Amino acid sequence: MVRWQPAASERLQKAALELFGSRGFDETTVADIALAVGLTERTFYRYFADKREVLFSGQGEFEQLFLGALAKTRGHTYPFDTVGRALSDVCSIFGPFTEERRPYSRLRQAVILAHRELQERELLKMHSLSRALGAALRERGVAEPTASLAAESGVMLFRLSFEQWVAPGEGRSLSAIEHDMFAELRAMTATLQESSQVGSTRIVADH
Amino acid sequence: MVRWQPAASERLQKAALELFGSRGFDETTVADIALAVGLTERTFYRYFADKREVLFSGQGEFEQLFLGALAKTRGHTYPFDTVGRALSDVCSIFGPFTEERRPYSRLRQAVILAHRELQERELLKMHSLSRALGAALRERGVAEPTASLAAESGVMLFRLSFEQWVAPGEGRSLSAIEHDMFAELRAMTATLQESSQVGSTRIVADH
DNA sequence: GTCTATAGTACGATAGAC
DNA sequence: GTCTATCGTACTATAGAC
Repeated sequence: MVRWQPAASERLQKAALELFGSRGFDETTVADIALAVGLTERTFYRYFADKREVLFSGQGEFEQLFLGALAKTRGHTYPFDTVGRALSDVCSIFGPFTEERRPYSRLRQAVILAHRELQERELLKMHSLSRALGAALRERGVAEPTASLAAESGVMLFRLSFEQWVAPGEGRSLSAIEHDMFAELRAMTATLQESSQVGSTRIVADH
Repeated sequence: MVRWQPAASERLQKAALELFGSRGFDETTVADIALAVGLTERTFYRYFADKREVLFSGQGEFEQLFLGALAKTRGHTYPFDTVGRALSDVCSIFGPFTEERRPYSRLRQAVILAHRELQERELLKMHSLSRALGAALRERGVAEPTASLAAESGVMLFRLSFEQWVAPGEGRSLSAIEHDMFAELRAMTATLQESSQVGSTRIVADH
């Protein structure tokens, strides 16, 4: 008789998301999650440093997805364009952001938005991604503060695109949303240097 | 004989910063902070929702500083320029970012950077500032996603400027740093549309 | 002001996989 | 035998309830 089922980590993640979604984060104890998959509290902490981390353990692969996409852009000259290309790659249909995964992403996002502590952890993950991208750009010879600005801009674009992608009623692909968002940022920052082609960039008259 | 000293909240904040700085965040209990100023643990939680919050209670005024600066820009037409003006206002010498306060800001920043939980809280505060700025822009007629992009860009610029301001060896004013950072972001995003005047915007040749 | 649930840590014990 | 996953228990501190 087997003492333990395989993929304990994945089973814990799945159970945690379900329990957080149905019962709420504060109303779900670590023991609840562990017992739901036939393990104990003690074992939960073998896999996850704290209760929140159970929703963010894919972070390593996620960061690698970005860094890998950035590495493929060698040869491009301008940092903002470079980050844009990498971002476009990440959002393409070959990443974890396919149409089939949208319902899962929606549920996860809803759970995170419902709890301050989870939002904090999400923001920290995004921040560490920014730092990693900035470091990668500096290694390629981009000077500060440009490297940080490009990295932060890229992550900002991803974050806002992702939020829109999981918004109720949104049908466009993440790729399409990101493409528009990138163009809008470029148009917005170009104002006062030349007039913008994007209508929404201008503030309408005050009443 | 006085039963309680005035400004309990301020004394708790001061004691907390000192203890976190000398002993470390995890090694300082809420009871330590409270006892250091002659109060009890219970009283600490009357003033601050949780242990971290003691370093972030100025948030309300801080957010009002931004929103007030934004309100003063009525009449400006372009969102990015509007946010830039407000930001420049916030960073001016009349805000809480004067030269005298730089040592305090350095200490506070060092304490926050040393502890993950404090970083998370800091990022959440910045995020809620972004949301508030975005809402203010939308009320002025800026459409999405421009409003969010402008708000997030502004907060990103503030955050990076502030980090540089408290960096060791930095002598420039926050205002000057922010001004350069704003120009650099504009130059960076303008690449491929027109050639940039800012040298650091181009990636140097790969070796 | 007191009491309590839960998060999270420390150290240790047990037992299946190889 | 070793390695590694699991579980037991005791403990502190946060934070909320009464």
